[in-house]
Amino acid sequence: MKNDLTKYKKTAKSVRKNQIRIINERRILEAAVKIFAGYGYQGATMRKIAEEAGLPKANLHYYFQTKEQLYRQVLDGIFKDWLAAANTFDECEEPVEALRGYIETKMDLSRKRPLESRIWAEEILRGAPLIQDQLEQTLAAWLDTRVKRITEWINKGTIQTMNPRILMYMIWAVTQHFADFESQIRALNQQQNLSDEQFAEAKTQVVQTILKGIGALD
Amino acid sequence: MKNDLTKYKKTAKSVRKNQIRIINERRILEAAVKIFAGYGYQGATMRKIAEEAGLPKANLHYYFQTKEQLYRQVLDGIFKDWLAAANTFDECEEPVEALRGYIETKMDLSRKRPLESRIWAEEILRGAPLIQDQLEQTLAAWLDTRVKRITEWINKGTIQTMNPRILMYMIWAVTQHFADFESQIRALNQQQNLSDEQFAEAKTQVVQTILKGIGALD
DNA sequence: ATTAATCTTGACCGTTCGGTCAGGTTTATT
DNA sequence: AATAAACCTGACCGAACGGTCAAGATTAAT
Repeated sequence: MKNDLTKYKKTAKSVRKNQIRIINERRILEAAVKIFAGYGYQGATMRKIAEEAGLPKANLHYYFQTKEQLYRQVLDGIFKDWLAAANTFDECEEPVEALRGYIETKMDLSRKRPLESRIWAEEILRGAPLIQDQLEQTLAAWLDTRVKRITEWINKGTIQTMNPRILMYMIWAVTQHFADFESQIRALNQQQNLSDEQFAEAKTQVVQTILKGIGALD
Repeated sequence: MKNDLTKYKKTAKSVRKNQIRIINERRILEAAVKIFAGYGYQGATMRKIAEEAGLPKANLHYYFQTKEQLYRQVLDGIFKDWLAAANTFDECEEPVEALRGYIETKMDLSRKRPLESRIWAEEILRGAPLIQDQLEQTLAAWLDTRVKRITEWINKGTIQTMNPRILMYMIWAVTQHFADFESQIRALNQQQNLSDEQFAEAKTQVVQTILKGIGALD
């Protein structure tokens, strides 16, 4: 009897996860992204997240047992988006389109969701205490396949000889910079965030510089 | 009499600031750099810094009244080093030497003192709550003069037409990346930090890509 | 040798942190 | 209508935080 009840419960739950749970988990996760991005992991408090979400603090612990578990779920979401940005890279044959597409997609992601970019950056800055495994396995494998593609281009002579990994590091560095160092860029731009036009200009120039820099253009 | 004593005291102090004070302040600042870099501003505690410095916590508050004041002094030191790296930029006439020198100096700084780079990055990430003024004034002025030099090169036709600010952002992004994202790079490099050879290769490739990318080479 | 300034430190303080829990309310199942 | 599961939350807890302070130890000036 106890077993039957348990099984029934589980099935019901997995078929249509209670609407309340879905809504509240999302509310909490969205609030958590804002607070973690604004204050860092240590600086963020469950109280602030609860306030941002408009829920009592004890309710957060009902859906996410600990602060660390909540943070892990936030990181998981970011990691998935991050990898998904590589689609254009994989779909295109030639380096110019593939790299242009990837750089533009990553920059757009930085522009559209800077909070996530900053949470990621802070995690890496602190030595990636919670996502080392994902970096060493998933991301390392991801990078390997892209390195192979770039190596093919080099062997074909489409781009000049270089270390593909360093190229990828450069792309990551530049595309993330516009999200992570937004406040520095703002301070150097008459205290204004980059306008859409300025950002589009930056995107074009980054693409041009890198593509030309590796001998894929001109 | 009271005035005389005070004046005497001050003079003695400024002439040869007590050796004990100098030594202890440096010990504390060095420990603070390690702890702030490893845990972030909020994650760092006066207890940890005191332990790292090998001094009782109360002693830290004798030399630096508050945690924030200690942190400010750490930031000040970083800011000065940061600006000093521009010397080669200013000393060279031609873009190839000037930019190569600047990029190499900044990358060497990232390699030699990654902790400072990370503290800076975290401060910017959090919205630069304590150094906005310095960014808006000192750094903005610093950037303006370099922008003018780059503009001259563009007008002479030595490098191609572009937005000089975006070029500087790219250089900052790439050079800082090797310090700030060290743990990510390590995870992607068989769990090993870049060797001296690998780092030298990265330096060369970064310089080549950027210089070629802006039309200063070939 | 005396005195004043500087330095040192264990013990302590109020506050805030992440997390718990009992007991009530709402929702879903029969 | 009854019952069980899921959800909600004010009040509370021990631990750790930044910071204080009084009293003693050390150093420097006369």
